[in-house]
Amino acid sequence: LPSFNLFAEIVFPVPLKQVFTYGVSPALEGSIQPGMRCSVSFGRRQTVGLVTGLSRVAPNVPNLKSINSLMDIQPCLTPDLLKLGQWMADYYYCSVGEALFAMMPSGYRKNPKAFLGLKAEAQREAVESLLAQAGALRGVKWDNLKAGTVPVTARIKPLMEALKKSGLLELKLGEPGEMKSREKQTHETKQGPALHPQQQAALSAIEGALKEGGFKTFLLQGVTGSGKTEIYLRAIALVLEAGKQAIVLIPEIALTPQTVERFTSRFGDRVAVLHSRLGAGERVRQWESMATGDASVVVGARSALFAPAKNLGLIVVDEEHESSYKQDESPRYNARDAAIKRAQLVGGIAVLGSATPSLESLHNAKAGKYGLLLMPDRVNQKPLPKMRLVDLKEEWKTRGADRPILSLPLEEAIRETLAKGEQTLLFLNRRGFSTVALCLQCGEQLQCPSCSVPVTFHKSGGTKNEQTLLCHYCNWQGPLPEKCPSCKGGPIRLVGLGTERIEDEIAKKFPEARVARMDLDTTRRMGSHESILKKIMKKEVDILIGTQMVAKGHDFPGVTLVGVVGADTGLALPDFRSSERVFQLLVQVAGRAGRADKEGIIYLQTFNPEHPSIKAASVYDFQAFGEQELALRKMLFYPPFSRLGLLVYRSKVEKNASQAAEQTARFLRAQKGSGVEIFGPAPAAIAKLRGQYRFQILMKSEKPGPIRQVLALLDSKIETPKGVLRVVDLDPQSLL
DNA sequence: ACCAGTAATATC
DNA sequence: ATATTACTGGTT
Repeated sequence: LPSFNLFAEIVFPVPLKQVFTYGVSPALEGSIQPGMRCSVSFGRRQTVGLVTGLSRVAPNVPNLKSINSLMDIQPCLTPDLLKLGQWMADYYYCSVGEALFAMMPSGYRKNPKAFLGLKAEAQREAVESLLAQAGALRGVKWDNLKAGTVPVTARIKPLMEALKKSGLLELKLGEPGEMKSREKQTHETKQGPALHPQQQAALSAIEGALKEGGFKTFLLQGVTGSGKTEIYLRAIALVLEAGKQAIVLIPEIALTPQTVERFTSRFGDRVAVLHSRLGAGERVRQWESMATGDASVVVGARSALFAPAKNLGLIVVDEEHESSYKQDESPRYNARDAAIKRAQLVGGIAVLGSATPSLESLHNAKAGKYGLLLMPDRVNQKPLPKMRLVDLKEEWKTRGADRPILSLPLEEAIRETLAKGEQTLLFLNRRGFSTVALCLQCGEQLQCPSCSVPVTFHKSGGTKNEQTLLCHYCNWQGPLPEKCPSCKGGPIRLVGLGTERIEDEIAKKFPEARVARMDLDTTRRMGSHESILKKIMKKEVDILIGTQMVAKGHDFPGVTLVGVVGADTGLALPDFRSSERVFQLLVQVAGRAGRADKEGIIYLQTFNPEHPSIKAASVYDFQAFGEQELALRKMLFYPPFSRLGLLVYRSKVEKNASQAAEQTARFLRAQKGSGVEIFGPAPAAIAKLRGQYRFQILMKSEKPGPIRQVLALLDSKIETPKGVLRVVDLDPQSLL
């Protein structure tokens, strides 16, 4: 029986809240460090674990295993990331392993990191001794190796290249493309434009905090066109001058070449870029470039927050209100909030930017937790484009049975815009042709067979790009029946608008116009996104119809008219954030009009012209919206005045899910004095999803701590029944 | 007797 | 989460 004098605490990407202890063989004692990956046998599998700690004290476990090999020469996660992982596990109620592995590029989970293929077994000894000298084989066990391969545990690119050239071996597999060096862009670092006074003031505040040193968060609230990005660029420049690194987070949807170009043109090849369309190898390369110092700035979506910057000074979170910063699978972290935590851990600056900040951030700024930087004016000194409300109730009244999709004022505006040779953007946040298929005889709505949602009719789209019924939640597809399947006779009527329907309407009304549609269905194919954008830029499109994805992050210089076909869309959702979302989206989409020198105008078609959120949005009155919404949230004890935790119980058997939720709610309610209010259980807004029934419990508390405590108590007393899956979501982004 | 499909079980 | 084993229930 082997005995060890050093033991490693190791975590895995599994939802188990235990830390596992392995023996460290004498050969590894000198090199092992927290933050290194290792290859170990775990349960019945051989897998990758992460060392989180070391101890001289022998654990009291019956059959201790030992580490097979180390996969890193240097820790792949920095000390602050290790701490951030602990915080995430604690805060979001997940395992440390889930949190830490979520930080790494997916290629890092695979075991082993790379193989070198020997050309001849006889050369093994020579190659091994070379690699051993380089420290690349430290602690590698040879038992379960395929003949002719050598597992390489570390980043030793130059050596591997040299070996390959020598003809001794060839690179066989591992992380694809890793051997390519990071592409170097040629660049001229451009000087930024001169700052106007509001920008100057904002930058000075950030500069002051940088000089002072230490942790600080700013909320940069600036209207569309106020030059927020220039502030980011200047702040980054200051950080780089100080020899530090910066992280810039952008919502995935805005991570277009246009946006990235602003950073690369200023900082050239010091910029690493991380986005969802990168391959595994390229992602690893970009990620590692922050660790080696090849890059000093990383621009990316949510997970770019975890770039292994060794000398981090600044984190920018652009469009901080965006819900896409919240990960919708475990670990369910919000990258904006985790960014603030990371800035705190490294004693750096966090800058949250938005034209329409979240109420959480607004509240924190008002409370003095964040420095508030306001930029209410546009750089070009022009007023924001006017928004005009069109009351669809009136429109429908006067035009009778017509029930027009486009109101007369909007139609007229489109005609004028076409005549002037300018571009129109029509926005509706629903894809497909119709939103509901209804039986005219029995009134039945056609539903998805495995979800409790109506199916959308698509004229094109689907897998074969043919007409189909589609479930937007599980992607189920089926034919449109001639007769109602429920009453076996009634004719089916397609009700409700989607972007395809608008496309039809425009073709009828403006047959001469060149039309493009941009939504999930037209951009699914690689590169089609870019090709549509290019057409718009080249003025080969007169009218662009789109969903959310046209509302965010794009700069369409030729667009002077924006028509919001249904400004109320989303307002009726049973979610406490629905009016916040609508407000933000309307202001956002309005920002697409008249960005260049020509003036723009926005038409908002609505059935609720008196709705406070729509009214406030129509005059860009964030102040009014914020105050009215904060008052409401305070009254209802919703965030930012409370913290929420959502428990979802899912099961294929409805009773199992509902009973598990009932039992939990009973237990939670019985914990008097816990400081947590319990609501529910209730069926989720989408009661059945992908064949699973869902029941929810909502927890409210003044501070986040009590929710975690009561959950821990729950877990120590009650086990989730078999066949039921429980999801815990802290600071949920949506209660649906 | 046998196989696929599903539930149960443990993970240093 | 995941790999493996145990257990169904229905067929050859």
